[in-house]
Amino acid sequence: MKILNKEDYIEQVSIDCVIFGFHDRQLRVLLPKIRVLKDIWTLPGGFILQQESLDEAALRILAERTGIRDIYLEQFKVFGSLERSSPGLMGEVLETHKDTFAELGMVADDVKWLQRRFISIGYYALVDIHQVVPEISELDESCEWYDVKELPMLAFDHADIITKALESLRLMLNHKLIGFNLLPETFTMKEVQDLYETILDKPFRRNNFQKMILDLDILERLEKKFTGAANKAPYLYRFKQKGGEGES
Amino acid sequence: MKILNKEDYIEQVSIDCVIFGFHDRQLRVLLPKIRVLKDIWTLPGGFILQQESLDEAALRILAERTGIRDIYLEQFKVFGSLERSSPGLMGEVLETHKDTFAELGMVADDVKWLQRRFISIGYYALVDIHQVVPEISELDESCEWYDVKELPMLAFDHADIITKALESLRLMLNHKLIGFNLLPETFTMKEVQDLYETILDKPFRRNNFQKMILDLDILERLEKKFTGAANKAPYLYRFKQKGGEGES
DNA sequence: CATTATTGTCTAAAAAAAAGACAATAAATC
DNA sequence: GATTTATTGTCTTTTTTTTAGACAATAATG
Repeated sequence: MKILNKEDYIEQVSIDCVIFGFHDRQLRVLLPKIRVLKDIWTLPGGFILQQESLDEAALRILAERTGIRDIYLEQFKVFGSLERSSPGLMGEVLETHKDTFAELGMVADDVKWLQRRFISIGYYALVDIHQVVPEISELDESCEWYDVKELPMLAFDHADIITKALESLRLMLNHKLIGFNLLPETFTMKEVQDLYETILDKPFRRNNFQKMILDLDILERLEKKFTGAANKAPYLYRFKQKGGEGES
Repeated sequence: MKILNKEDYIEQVSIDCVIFGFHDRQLRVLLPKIRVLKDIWTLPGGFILQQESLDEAALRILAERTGIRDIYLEQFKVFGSLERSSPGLMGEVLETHKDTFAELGMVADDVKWLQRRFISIGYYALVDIHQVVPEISELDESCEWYDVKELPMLAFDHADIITKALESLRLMLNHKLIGFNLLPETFTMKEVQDLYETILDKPFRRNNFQKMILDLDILERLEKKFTGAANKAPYLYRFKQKGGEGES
């Protein structure tokens, strides 16, 4: 009963996921930490089954490694330089896990393929950080959110993958309305502005930002939100469901 | 002496290239036609050697299939649905080429891997259609330019790949200055406008378009071009080389 | 040398973006 | 309960950008 059966997967191809969340004016990335790699983190990744599409594989990998389901996913780039693979580091991982593999009835040859060159398809996911409760998989010793500006040491070319994911996210933020995937179901205009300012790393004027967003005609205004703060309560908004009630 | 030695390549991964050219207010795609596939065209594609990066592989494939070298290339998407592979069609190709393979000392098992599921990395290339003289490779019976609006019957999901390449090109045209890769070294402003109008499929005002492009500060004006037409001769322009003479 | 078909460039109008201003209001303070 | 404080909601003004209009310049034609 092997976990990883070489025959079940497409060889030399992996998927790596950059999971973005937003909280407290910080754009964060969810990083599970593999038990073996002391003080080195990796992006949640995995392999593609022969009988699943790339998108399906990415969703499955996310669920397996973090417990996250039903989220926004975007394929953004393939990484395939020769230098990106690191047989030495991977060899270390395999060596440390030797006993585990042995228990599963796997011999050295069954995992040797992991040391080959790999091409990796990069996906990024956008999630509501508050709704997500990361599950720590058996492989990992932790699974936590890190500010993109203060990332820990990452293995292979994973730091580069995150950088590219962020570039892609920034570019897309102006084209598609993907930003709202990072917010809870209801939110204030200030929260939207904080999100945009954090991702694009530039300030907006409150009055003009509100006009810009509302002119998109994608939000519906709900009741006010009483925060307990000593000031006027802001309205809550919700992303409009297409085909909803609509105006008469 | 086998042409395709399974061991030399990454399995189940291919690269497909959409080569764009521009002429006569038409955006065109260069399509080699494989000898076997009667009345069905395919994108120039190939496989990735174990010892080359993805970009290197794409450049090599382009050179092998079309003779084109030193051009602008952009990776735009990976295609990996289960339906995209078509063992039947590929089987037909292999069956027809059976004798050729036999001559090369290859037995059925040596090409069987081509019938497996493939993931394909999409690249698009931008070339000056006038500078390029397509070479017809041994595999192909023709290699010609087709208007993207009047494409012939394409195998597998190649029509879809071209559509996605075009979408990506349109999106990037506003961000990067990639459009000029489709023009000759010197060109008139009208040619630039024709290019933009064709790709984006929308008209521009002559006066405003000129201002928009010149304000980018990327073109240098050369001498006038005397076309022989009964009107004012337009200026020629050239894409500024960075680190050139510059203004004092 | 007037005619024709474009090109180069200027100015005016319209639209959009940015900046400024101020009343409204929910809680805290006195 | 009046006053203060920190924001929010929204309106107006200013500035910038985009779009539209206008016309002289010019290379070949007849």
